Amino acid sequence: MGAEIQRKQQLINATIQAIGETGSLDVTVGKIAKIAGVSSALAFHYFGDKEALFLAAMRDILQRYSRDVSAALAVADTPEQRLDALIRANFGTSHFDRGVIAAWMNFYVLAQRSDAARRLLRIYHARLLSNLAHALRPLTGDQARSIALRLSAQIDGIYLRAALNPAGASPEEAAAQVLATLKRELAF
Amino acid sequence: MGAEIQRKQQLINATIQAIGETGSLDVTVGKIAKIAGVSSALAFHYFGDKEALFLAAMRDILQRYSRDVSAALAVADTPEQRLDALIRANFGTSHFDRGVIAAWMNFYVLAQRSDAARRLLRIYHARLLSNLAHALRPLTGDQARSIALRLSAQIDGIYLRAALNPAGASPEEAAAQVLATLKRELAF
Amino acid sequence: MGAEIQRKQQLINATIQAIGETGSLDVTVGKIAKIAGVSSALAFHYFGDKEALFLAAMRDILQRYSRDVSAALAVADTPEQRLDALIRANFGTSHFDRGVIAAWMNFYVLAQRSDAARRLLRIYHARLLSNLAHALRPLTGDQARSIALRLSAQIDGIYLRAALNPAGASPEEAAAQVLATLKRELAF
Amino acid sequence: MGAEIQRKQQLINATIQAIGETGSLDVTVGKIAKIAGVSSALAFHYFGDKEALFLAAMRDILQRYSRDVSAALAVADTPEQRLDALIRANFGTSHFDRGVIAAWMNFYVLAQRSDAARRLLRIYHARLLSNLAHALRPLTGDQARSIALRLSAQIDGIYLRAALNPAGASPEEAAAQVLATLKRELAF
DNA sequence: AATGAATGAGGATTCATTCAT
DNA sequence: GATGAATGAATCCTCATTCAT
Repeated sequence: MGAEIQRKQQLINATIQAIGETGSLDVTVGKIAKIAGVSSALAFHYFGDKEALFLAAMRDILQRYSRDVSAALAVADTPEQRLDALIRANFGTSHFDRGVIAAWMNFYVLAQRSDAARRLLRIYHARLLSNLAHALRPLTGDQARSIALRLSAQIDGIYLRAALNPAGASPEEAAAQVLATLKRELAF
Repeated sequence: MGAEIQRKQQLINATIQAIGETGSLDVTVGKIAKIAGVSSALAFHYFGDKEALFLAAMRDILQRYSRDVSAALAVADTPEQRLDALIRANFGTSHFDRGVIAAWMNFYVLAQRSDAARRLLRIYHARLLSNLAHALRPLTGDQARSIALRLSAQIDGIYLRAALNPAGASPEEAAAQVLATLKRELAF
Repeated sequence: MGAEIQRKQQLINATIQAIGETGSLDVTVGKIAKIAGVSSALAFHYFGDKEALFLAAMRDILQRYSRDVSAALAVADTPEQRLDALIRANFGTSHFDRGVIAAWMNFYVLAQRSDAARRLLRIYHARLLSNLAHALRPLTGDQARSIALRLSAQIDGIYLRAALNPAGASPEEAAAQVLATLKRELAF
Repeated sequence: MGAEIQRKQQLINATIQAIGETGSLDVTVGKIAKIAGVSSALAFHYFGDKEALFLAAMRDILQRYSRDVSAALAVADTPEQRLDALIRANFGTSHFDRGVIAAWMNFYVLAQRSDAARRLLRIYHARLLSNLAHALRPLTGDQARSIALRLSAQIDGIYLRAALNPAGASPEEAAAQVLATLKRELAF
C-alpha cells in the first residue's frame, strides 16, 4: 500500500528526470524504469501506459506548484503582498529544473492532442488567472480580470524565455519584469 | 534544378501539414512524403534526415513571418504605427494554422536539445526584441529595450494561450491585450 | 536463466544454418529468428546487434573445434599420434557443414574490418600453431615452430579448396595431403 | 569507344579501391561511382548490376596476376627457376594492396553462391596447379601433380595469413616458407 | 507486488536500380 | 554516352506493451 505510493512517486520522479535529460518525451519507459530502479513492467502495472505516466508527472509538478503558491499566499497579508507572492512563485528555482522545464514544453505539445493534458493545462491557466484576479480586485475593481490576463500571459512568456535561454535573464530578473508590468497597470 | 526547389517546398509544406494533424513531431517521414506526393526516399535525399526536414519547415515558417513583419512595417510611418504593426503581425491568421501552431510548440521542445533549433529560436527572439525596441526608442528613449522585453514576452505568452485554446481569445483580442499593455507602458 | 542460454544457442545454430543457405552474411536477422523460431527482437535483445550475433556463432564454431581437438589429443599417446590427430581434426565432417564453411569464409572477410573478428582469428591461428609446434618439438627440436607454420598454412589452404570445391578432394584425401607434407618435413 | 574501355577500367579500379576501404562487398555503387568520378547510373549502364561489376574487378585482378606469372616465367630457363618464379609471383607486392586482399576474401564468399565466381576461382586454381605441375615434371615425374597440389594449397594458406595479419610474416618470408616446402618435396 | 521473457508493430534510413532526357 | 531525379523494397533496430510466474 505505502509501497505502491512510494513506487509511483519513484517512477514519477524518474520520469521528470528522464525527460529532463532528453528534453523530450522520446524517453523509453525502460529508461525511466531503470532510473527508478524498477522493472518497466511495473510502470505499466501502475500507470497503464506511457502517456498516463507522463500526465501523472505533470500533475505532480502542478501540485508542487500549487503548494508553493498556497504557502506563499499564507504569509501574505495585503493585496500587494499577495500579488508579489503569486508572481514570484512562478519563478522559484524548482521551476528551472531541467526536468520541469522539459515537462512544461512537452506539456504544450501534448495539449494539442491529449484531452487529459489540455484539461490539466486549462486548470492551471484558470487557477493562475483567478488567483491574480482575486488579489487585484481590491486594488483595481472591474479591471482585475483583464489585468490578470495580461499578467499571467506575460508570466508564461517570460518563463519560456528564461527557461529556454539559461544564459539570459535570471529568475529574479524575470520576476522583476512582471512586477514592473504590474506597477504600470496599477499606475494606469 | 527548379525541380529540387519545388520538391523541397512540397515536402516542407507537407511537413507542416502533417505536424499539424498530429500536433507532434511523431509523424513518419513516410506520411509526410505521401502528403507531398513523393517517396519517402526523396525526403531523405533532399534533407538528409528527419530533424533537418523539420528545421527546414521551421525556417520556412520564420521566413514567412519575417516577410509579414517587413510588409507591415513598410506601410507604417510613425513609431506608433510601427508598434501597432509589429504587434499585430504576431497574431495574423497564418499564425493560427494548426501546422504552424504545432510547429511552434515542438520548436520549443526541440530547442532544448538541438543546437540548430536553439539558434533559430534565439534569432527570432532577438529580431522581435530589436524591432520593438527600435520602434519604441523615439517614444521612450532609454526605456525602449526594457519595455520591448516585456512586450515580446507577453506576445509569446498570449500567443501560447490563444493557440492552445482556440475557444478562448480571438487573434484580435489577443493583439488588443498587448496593445493595452503598450498603452500603459507609454503612459507610465 | 536456463532459457536465456537455450535461446542464445538456438539463435546461434540458426545463424550458422542461415549463413550456410546464402553463403554470405547477407541474411536478415528476421530470417535467422524465424529459423530459430523466435522473434527478431529477441535476437537483438540477446546479442545487441547483427555482428555480435555472427561473432557469437563463429565463437561457437571455434569452441566446438577446440573440443574436437582436445578430445582427439586426449587419446593420443605419442607425438606422431598427436600430429595425426591434430591434422585430422581440421578435416572432420563437421567442418564441411555448409553453414560452417560459409561462416569461415565470411569470417575472413569480417576479420578485415572487425577488431573482434580479427582477434578471434588470431587466437585460432595461434592455438593451431602452438598445438602443432608442441607435438613436433620432441621430433624436430628447433625446427618445430617453422614446420608448424608451414603445416598450419597448408591446412587452411587445403581446407579452402576442399570447402569451395565439394566435387574435388574428399576430407580424407585432404588430410592425407597434409600428412604427406608432414612425412616429408620429418624426413628432411 | 576508347572512352568506354576507359570508363570501365575507371570503374573497376574504383571498385577495388572501394572494397579495400571497407574490407567487404558492402560498398554502395554510389560510392564506387564517386571514386571513379562518374554517375552511378553509368556503372549500371556498363556492367548491368553490382555483382557483375565485382566480377569484372576480380577478373581484372586475375588477369594482372596472369600477366605477372607469364612475365616471370618468360625469363626463367630451368625448371628450378620456373618454380621459384611461380611461387614468388604469388607474393608480389601488388597482391598485398588492401583492395586486392579484400577482393580475394570476398571472392571466396561469393564463390559459394555465384556460379560465375566459382568458375573463375576454379580457373585460377587449375592454372596455378598446372603451372606448378608442369615445372615440376622434369624434376619429379609422376609426383608432379601431387606435389603441385600441396604447394598450391600452401600458397593460398600462407597468403591468407599474411594478408590478414600485416604485422605477421612479410611477403618475402611468406614466399620463403613455400620454397622451403618445395625443397623438402624435392629432397624426398 | 514485481519481473523476466518475449514480441508485434513500426519507423528511419539505405541502396540497387530505372528511366526520361 | 551520361546523368539527375526518383523510388520500391528491404533491413536493422527500437519500444511500448503483455503475460506467465
